[in-house]
Parts: sequence; C-alpha cells; structure tokens
Amino acid sequence: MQATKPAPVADRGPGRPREFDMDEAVADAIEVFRARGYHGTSVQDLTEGTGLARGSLYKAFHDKQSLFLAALEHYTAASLQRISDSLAQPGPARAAIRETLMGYARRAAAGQGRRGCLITAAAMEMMPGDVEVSVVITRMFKRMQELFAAAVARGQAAGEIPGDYDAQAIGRLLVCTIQGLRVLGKTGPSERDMAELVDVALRTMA
Amino acid sequence: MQATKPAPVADRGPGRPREFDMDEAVADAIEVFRARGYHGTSVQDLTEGTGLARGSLYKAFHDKQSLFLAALEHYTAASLQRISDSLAQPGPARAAIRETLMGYARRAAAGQGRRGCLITAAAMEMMPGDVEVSVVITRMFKRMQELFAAAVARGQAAGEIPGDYDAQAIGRLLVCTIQGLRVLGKTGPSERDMAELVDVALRTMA
DNA sequence: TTGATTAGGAACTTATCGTTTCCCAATAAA
DNA sequence: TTTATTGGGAAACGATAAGTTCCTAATCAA
Repeated sequence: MQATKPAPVADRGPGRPREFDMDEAVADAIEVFRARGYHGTSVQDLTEGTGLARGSLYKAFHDKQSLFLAALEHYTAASLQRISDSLAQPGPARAAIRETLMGYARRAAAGQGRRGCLITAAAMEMMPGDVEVSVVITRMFKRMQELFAAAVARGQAAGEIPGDYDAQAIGRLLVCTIQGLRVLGKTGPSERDMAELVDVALRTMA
Repeated sequence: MQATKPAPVADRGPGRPREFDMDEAVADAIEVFRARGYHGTSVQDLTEGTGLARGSLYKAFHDKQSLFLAALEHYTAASLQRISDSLAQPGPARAAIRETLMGYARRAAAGQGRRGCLITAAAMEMMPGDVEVSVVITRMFKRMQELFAAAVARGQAAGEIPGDYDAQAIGRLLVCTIQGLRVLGKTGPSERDMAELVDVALRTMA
C-alpha cells in the first residue's frame, strides 16, 4: 500500500513544475492586501510584493479576486489557530482570555498592527456587497465568538467567572472589542492605552 | 455698518451662481463613499450619486481626495454632534450612555448600518498612509472618548458609577466598542444581539 | 448694454487598471 | 527521444480611471 510513487512526485502533475511556493506567495499577498486594501492594491503591487511575474500569478490564482479570497482564507485560518492556541494555554481561563486580548493590543499598537487586519479591512471595504467575502468573514466572527465563549464557559465551570453570565454574549463582546482594537490601532496608540482598554473590557466578566 | 449689500448677494461673488447646494452634494457623496470606500468609488459613481456633472464636481471640490475629505469632515462633525446631543439627554448619565450606544446598535443592525461607517472604513482603508485622513480620524476618536469620559465623570459625581474607575479609560473602551459594532454590523446581526452586546459592555462601569 | 467672471457639461487626454496572448523553458509519460 | 502539458514572463489588449479642455450659459459691476 506504499511506494507506488515517491512523495514529491505524487503531488506533481505533468508539465513544468512550479518554481515558487504557493503558500509563500499567498503570505506575501496578505501583506500587500492588508496594507493597501482590495481596491487599493493593483496587480503590479502584487507582482512586486510576491516577486512573481503577472503571468505566473494569473496561472496560479486565476484572478485578483481569487487571490484575495485565498489570502483571506489563509489569514482567517491562521488567526483562528492563534486564538485557539492562546486560549488553550494552561492556567485559569480568565488569564488565557486576557493574554489573548493582550496579544491583539500588543500587535495593534506595534508598527505591524498599523498595517491593519485583513478581516476588519475586508469587512468594511467589501461587505455586504461581496458575497464570498461576506461568507468567510461572517463564519470567522462566529467561530471566534464560539472559541471565546467556550473559554468563558470553562472559567465559569471553574468558578472564576460568575455563572449567571451568558458566555456567548461575552464571546460576542470580546470579538467586538478585538475589531475595535484593530480600528483604534490605526491611530497609533500606546501599548499602555491598549492594555488598559483590554483590562476595562475584562470587567464585563468580573 | 449695515446694508452695504443685500445678504443673499453678499456671499456670492461675480459670475454665474452655483446651481446646486454644496452641503447637499457632500451629503450625497458621503452616501457613495460610505458604501463603496474611497478606492472603490469612481468619479462617475460620484456624478451619479450627486446628480452633478464632472466639471461641476471638479470646479467645486478640486479633486476626488478633497471631496472625500470634505465628506469625512461633515460626517465626523455630524457624528460628534449626535453623540453630544444624545449624551446630554436628561436623566442619569448611565442611561444616556446606554441610549447612545443603543443608537449605534440599532443603526448598525438596520439596513442603513450595513452601508457602513465612513470613519471606520476610512480608518481601515487609508490609515496610516493618508496623513490628512489620519489627522481627522485621530482627532475624532479623541473627541468621542472625551465626550463619553465626561458623561462617565458626570455619572461618577452623581454616584451612579463607581468613582475609582478611570473615566478616560472607560471612554476609550466605549469608542472601541462602537468601532467594533460598526464592523460586526457588516455581518447583518440581529438588533437583539447588538443590544445584548451593548449591555454586556456597560458592565465595565457597573 | 458691455466686459469680467464663474458655473455647467460634453468631449477629450493620459495613465493605469485587470486580464489575455504568445512564445519559450521545463518537466512527466510514452 | 518524442509528445503532451504546464510554468515563466514580456508584450499587448480593451476598459476604465482621474483629471482637463473648451465652449456655452448665467450672473455682477460698470
């Protein structure tokens, strides 16, 4: 049941093999899109950002819209994974939630944060008009809310968080707060202000 | 010291008078920009949205960027006025703050809200690259924070809100929450969910 | 009336947009 | 080898972008 084909050959079809890594190209495209937005990004910006020629980009991703969608899907998957990992850290749930939000506060305040969040930017720029983007982002927010709600529920089970609070409602507020941080981060606030903001938000489950 | 010139003539220079109202044109432009963003809006979209010809638009506003800035300034001024009025309503400060946020929840959930907020969209699309937009929006957020902080301080003076909380920090959280509502509003949430979110956020000053 | 000045608006200009074409290089299968 | 198939990339394509020109219309000052 093995060794019919060598592994690196198995996922290669006929013809000349691609000389670049698709995931790296998408990662580069993410950086371009998050800084300039969808309409603000030209295909030339993308060729320069990825180091690929026009033809290669179009052969690999069909068109600008599809590349953007690929970038958005990679970005949301990575973001969800990061949140999930961060919330799963050992110790009290409340501390994990705090640390997760503090990560956003830190990144939003840093130079990188001012480049912007692809999700927040895409939501404001392309919703509700773009159906595909709407689906991805609506699902993303829902999953974020559920991750946070699960963490809140864990804290409630452990007696750290009052049990009469609605975990989903708190989860929604935390998603809302993160999106707000992404917007406020554009003004270049101090990390101290952002951290203070997070601590105020956490009083909602005190 | 009066009656040198009749009033309607005084603010008219020589030459043919403008046939349209500048403020109305800006109001129309706001609706176009908030729905499509800056880069997503073409001058043709603006001529259709305002009912004006290209030449008239360029004579009156010089270029697209200037028209956008005029739109942004009108929008921020109107928003600040609305917040200020809403926070000044009679009764407890806490109720006024709640009602102000509920207004955002209501509009964000309604069809109109999905058209988007010009400030939030411009922040994500044009900051930090566009210096003029950055200045307007950074100042806007600061003023919003101060308006809310003043309302919080009023509530603290009246004994409705614990006096040991930092009013500015709560003000900042409320601005953050509003921006988050603007983003979440793009997903078309129910008014009930949005209202619940506001009530959770208000626990930060319980 | 006349001349100066400004608004309105169709047509035009120039640049850039996203996309396609075409040809050559590189690989897999036969 | 040969053939089929794919990637790389320069050049070209039509469409549309923002901005300008130019002529006519309408007003004010004289």
